[in-house]
Amino acid sequence: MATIYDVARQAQVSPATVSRVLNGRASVDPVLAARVQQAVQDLNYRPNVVARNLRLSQTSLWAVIISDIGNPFFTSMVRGVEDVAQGSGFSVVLCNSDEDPEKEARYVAAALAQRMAGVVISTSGRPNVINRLIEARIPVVAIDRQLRGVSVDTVLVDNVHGAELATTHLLDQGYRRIACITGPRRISTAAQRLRGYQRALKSRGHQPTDNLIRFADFREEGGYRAMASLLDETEPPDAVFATNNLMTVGAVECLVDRGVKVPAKVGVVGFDDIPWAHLVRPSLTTVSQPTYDLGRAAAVLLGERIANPAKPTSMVTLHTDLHIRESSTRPA
Amino acid sequence: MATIYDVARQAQVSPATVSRVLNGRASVDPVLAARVQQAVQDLNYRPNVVARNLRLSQTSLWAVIISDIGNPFFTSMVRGVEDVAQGSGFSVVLCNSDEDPEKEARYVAAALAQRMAGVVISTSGRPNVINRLIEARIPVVAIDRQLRGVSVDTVLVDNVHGAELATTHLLDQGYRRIACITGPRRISTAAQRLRGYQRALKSRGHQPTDNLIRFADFREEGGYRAMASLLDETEPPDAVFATNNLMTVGAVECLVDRGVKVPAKVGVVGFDDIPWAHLVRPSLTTVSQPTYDLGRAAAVLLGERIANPAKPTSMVTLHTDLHIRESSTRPA
DNA sequence: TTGAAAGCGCTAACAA
DNA sequence: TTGTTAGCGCTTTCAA
Repeated sequence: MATIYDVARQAQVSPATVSRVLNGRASVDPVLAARVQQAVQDLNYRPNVVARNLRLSQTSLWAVIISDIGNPFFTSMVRGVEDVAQGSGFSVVLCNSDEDPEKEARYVAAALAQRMAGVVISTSGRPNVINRLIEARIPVVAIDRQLRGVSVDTVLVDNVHGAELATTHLLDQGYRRIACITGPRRISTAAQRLRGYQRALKSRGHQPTDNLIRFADFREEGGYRAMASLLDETEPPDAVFATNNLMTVGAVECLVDRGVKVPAKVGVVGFDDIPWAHLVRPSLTTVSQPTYDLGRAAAVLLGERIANPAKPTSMVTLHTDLHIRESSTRPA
Repeated sequence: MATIYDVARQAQVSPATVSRVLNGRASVDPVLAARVQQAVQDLNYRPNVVARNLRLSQTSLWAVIISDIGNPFFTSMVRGVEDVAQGSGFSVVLCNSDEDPEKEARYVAAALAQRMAGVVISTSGRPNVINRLIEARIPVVAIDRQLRGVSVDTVLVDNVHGAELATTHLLDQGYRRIACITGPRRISTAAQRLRGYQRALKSRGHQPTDNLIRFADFREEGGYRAMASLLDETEPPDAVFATNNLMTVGAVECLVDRGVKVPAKVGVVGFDDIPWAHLVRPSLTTVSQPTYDLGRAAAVLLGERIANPAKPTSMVTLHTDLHIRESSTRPA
């Protein structure tokens, strides 16, 4: 592949001049500039980004570290990040940690080694991993999940509020024994959505009880098992709020398998949509999040942080909406 | 951040020795090696991959260019690629072309500029874009969709056979006016699945007719519109075979909206699964593909190609299966 | 406005 | 076995 020296030779100018023409950094005699452009064409020259990056001690790569690439929530989010990144000349390396702190640590190490320009992370929960990025002064934006103990730019949704909406809606529909299937305690979204559920119950004079709460893993199977265990209680619930989309699907599968009628016998509300929710029977009531915009917002913050590392960190909170469908509307 | 010189100084050895210790390329006095390891620890040294790549004229990045990150088919495939890449020390840059040849061309240019170690591509159809990669001797593997006119490693499923299975099944169920909603002509999967459909009809003595065939865009809306236009025919179909998952969803939505009973009035079979197919009512009969394994196979081929650029190109074909569910089983 | 030359951090000849 | 040195391809002083 042609180098800048080949172009310089072909155009009969110095490499410095080629660089000036290519980067528009300084004024160049139009005649020389034209010769350079022609040589670039002739040789089909493409600047070597690796060399450029080394020289400038910077790169054009962002790492996006998410916990489950199979979850449409994250793919939509990544798309939001990517569209903004692309527009600012960055490429996105997608890293799937599978909720595994070990894998996450490996990706963080890779981001460090590659001297990535920035990292967007939805953490699997170990805070110390992120500190290495902070220490190395690599710009970081936390997305969807909060980072404990470090001050970084963060993009979240109003988890507590969304969970309150969901739980209050179930109460309004006349459900009384409302269960909650949430995620691992160490993950902020799991904790916040549980808090919203508890707060809604209390504000209506109900006392949340631990045996209607399950800590699962944000996956389909986990939702299924949690639902099964709830149904096996001596006093099983008459409704369930699941704090993410996949666990909602799992819970509904369990109810279908056991022949429990939804919503007549048990009402269901889930946090975050699933695609084709309208084709699923019964259609699912969900707290919907602006997933794509979450990604966009994070990408914008990251871009700003890279441009201005000294700027104070900010936290963006996006809104959630309750979409009422069949799974929670009790026949009168 | 610490450089190899800092480590060398700290360990009181030459940079070359540090490099030898770190890469295990040559034997080093254990005493010196220990000093180096200690210095690496003390300084929290991380090799600069950018510099290493420049020096070696190689990178550890693969680009995976797909046409729709919102399609679970591709996310599963990417996961397969990623798992293998990770195992061989490569990272994956995910590029989403949105079926747009322009965007695809931009990503190819980026892969070229970054001197990516390899590219896995599910092309949106313009062959000349890929030629730039070939000319630059960047290893390429075509996945899911064939590349016309160039000889590259390729991983496909048996599209013609799968389409035949689907169509024959609909005939067996007693459907007679079977329509086909396929993708853009320039995309090999669209053409091959259409061919399978036509072949199945012919082998049973039916003549495929053009007014039961629609060329859509592999998206949900396209499937919806194609189905609507089929229903508006003077002699509408009594069954439909859609050649990808999203168009199948769109077609079913259209049937639901128009109050057309599935499978009683119109039978439906789709190519490729959707997640939660079992929760959708009616559940969808599909030709299922080993999506994750497609990704794995492509990644393995890419790894081999990088290790041995001279090896002859190969084509891997994986099998498809018909999963019969409600949408195509006519009540007797 | 242009060219010469140094250097980003690393690895691999080559010499010792 | 170890150190010295050159150079990957680029950008940016500095001098002309």
